[in-house]
Amino acid sequence: MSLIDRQNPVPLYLQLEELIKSQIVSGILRPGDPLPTEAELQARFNVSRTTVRQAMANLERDGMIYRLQGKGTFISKPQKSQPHLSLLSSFSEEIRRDGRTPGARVVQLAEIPCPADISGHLGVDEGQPVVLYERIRTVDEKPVGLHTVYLNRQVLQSLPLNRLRADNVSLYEVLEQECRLKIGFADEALEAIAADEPLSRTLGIPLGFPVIFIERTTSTTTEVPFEYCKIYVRGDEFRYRARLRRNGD
Amino acid sequence: MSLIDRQNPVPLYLQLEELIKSQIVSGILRPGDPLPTEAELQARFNVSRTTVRQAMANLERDGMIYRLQGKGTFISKPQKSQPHLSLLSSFSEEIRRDGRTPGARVVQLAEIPCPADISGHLGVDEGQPVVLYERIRTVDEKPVGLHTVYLNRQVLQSLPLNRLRADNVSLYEVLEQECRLKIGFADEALEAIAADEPLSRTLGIPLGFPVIFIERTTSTTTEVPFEYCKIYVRGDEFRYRARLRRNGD
DNA sequence: AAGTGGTCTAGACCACTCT
DNA sequence: GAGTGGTCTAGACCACTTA
Repeated sequence: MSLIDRQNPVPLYLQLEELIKSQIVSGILRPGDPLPTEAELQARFNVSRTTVRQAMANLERDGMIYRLQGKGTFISKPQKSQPHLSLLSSFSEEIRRDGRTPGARVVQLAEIPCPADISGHLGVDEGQPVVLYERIRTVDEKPVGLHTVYLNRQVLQSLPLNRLRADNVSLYEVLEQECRLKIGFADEALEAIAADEPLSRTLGIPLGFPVIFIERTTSTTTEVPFEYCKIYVRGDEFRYRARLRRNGD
Repeated sequence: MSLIDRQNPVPLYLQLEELIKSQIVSGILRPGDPLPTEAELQARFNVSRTTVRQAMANLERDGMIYRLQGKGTFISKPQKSQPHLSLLSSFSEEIRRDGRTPGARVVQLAEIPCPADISGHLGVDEGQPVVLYERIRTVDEKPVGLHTVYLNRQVLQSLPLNRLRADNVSLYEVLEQECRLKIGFADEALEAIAADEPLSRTLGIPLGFPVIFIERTTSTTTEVPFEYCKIYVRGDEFRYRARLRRNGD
C-alpha cells in the first residue's frame, strides 16, 4: 500500500491526488467505482479532512472524479480526447495523442522590431524587439500547418534563440524549463477560412480549401502576455477537441 | 457596505464570491487592483479563513483573480470573450455577447427510434425512443447554421416537447429549469469542412465554402449522456473562442 | 438511524516578498 | 521583521441518501 511521505516537501493533498490519479491510470480504480469515503481516506493516510477534501476538489475540477452528496465519490470515465482545453497542450502533444508523429521545420527565426498589428496583442510598443518564429508543422512528414509566433523579448530576455533553431523543438518546454516561465492561460479565437494562394502553395492544397485559422495570445500567471501566434491548419488534418464544463461551485 | 447574511441559505463562501464578482463587474474593483488581504476579509465579514479561501479559490479558478504568495491577491483583466469553454454556453448566449440577435427556426421535432450511428453517443439502444430536434440558427434573421440534436428520451421523460416547438427557445434553459437536469460537461470535436450541396442550399453559400462542423455530446454531472448534437456553421459567421488554462494546483 | 459529502470554525506553522 | 498567501489540524453541524 502506497503511503504519504511527510518528509516529502510536496504538499500532502498533492501526494494524495497523485496517488489516486495513478490508481486510476493503472486501472486499480475503474470508472464508476466508488472511492473510499473521506473518513476512510483520513484514517488510512492519517491526514485531516481538509487535506482529503482539497485533493478531492482538485480531482473533481480535473474531471477525474465526481461527488454526490449523501452517496459517495466515484471515478469518472476517461475522456476520449484528453481535454485540449484546460490543459493548454501544444501542437506536438496533441498529435502524439492521436498516435501520429508531429514535426516542425523552422522557416524563420529572427529578432525584429515589433510590427504595428502585433503590438497590441503583446503589449509591446511598435518597433521594440520581438522574436519572430515561423514553422511549418508536419504530421508523419506531411506539411499540415503554418505557425507564426511572436515572442515578447522583454519578458523572455533569457530565451536562448539557438535552442529554437533546430527542427522539432517544443517551444513551451523551452519556455517553462529553461526560462522558468509560469504559463497561465491562452486566449484563442478559431475560424474556418478558404486557403489563399500562398497558403495553398505552402500546404499543398487547392485554392479555396477549408483551413482552420487560430489566433492565440498566451500569458503568464500574472497576466503578462508573452506569445502571440497565428496558426493555419488544413481542415481535414485537424480536429479541435474540447471538454466544456458547466460552471458551478 | 454590503454584508453577508447568515440567515441566507446560500453558503457564506458563495455570498462572498458573488459580492466580489459584483464589485468587479460594477467597476468598484478594477483590473490589477489588490483585493483586501485574507485577514482583512475575515475580519470585515466575520468569517473563518477557510471560508475566505474557498471563495478565493473559486474566483481564481474562474479567472477573476490571481494570487501571488507573499504579495497579495489581484483582480484579473476581463476576458475579451467570455470563455466559450468552462462555461458551456449555448449558441444564443454566444451570439448575444457579440451584440447580435440570435434566432432559431424549428425544422423538425419528433420522437423517433434511435438511429444506429447515434446509439453509441447517447448510450441508447438502437430503436429505443430518442427526440430529434432540428433547427436552423439565424443571426440577425440570416441563416448561419444548422443544428441537429438527438435527446436521450429515457433521461428526459419529463421533457415537454411542446415547449420546444416554438421558435427561439433555449433548449438548455428548458432542460435545466423545467426538467431540473444537472448539466455537467460536453465533449466537442470541431473541424473545418467544405459545404456539400444540401448544406450550401440551406445556408445560401457556394459549394465548397468553408464550414465549421462541431460534434457535441453533453452529459449530466453523473456522466449520463443526454444530448448528441451536430452543428454546421458558416465559417465566416462564427468565431469559436476559448480560454485555455495551464494545469496546476 | 447511520453514513455520505457540504459548510464552517479557530487555530497553527510555513514559504515567500518587501522594507 | 512584518505581512502576504499556502498548507494543515481537530473539531462541529448540516443536507442528503439509503436502509
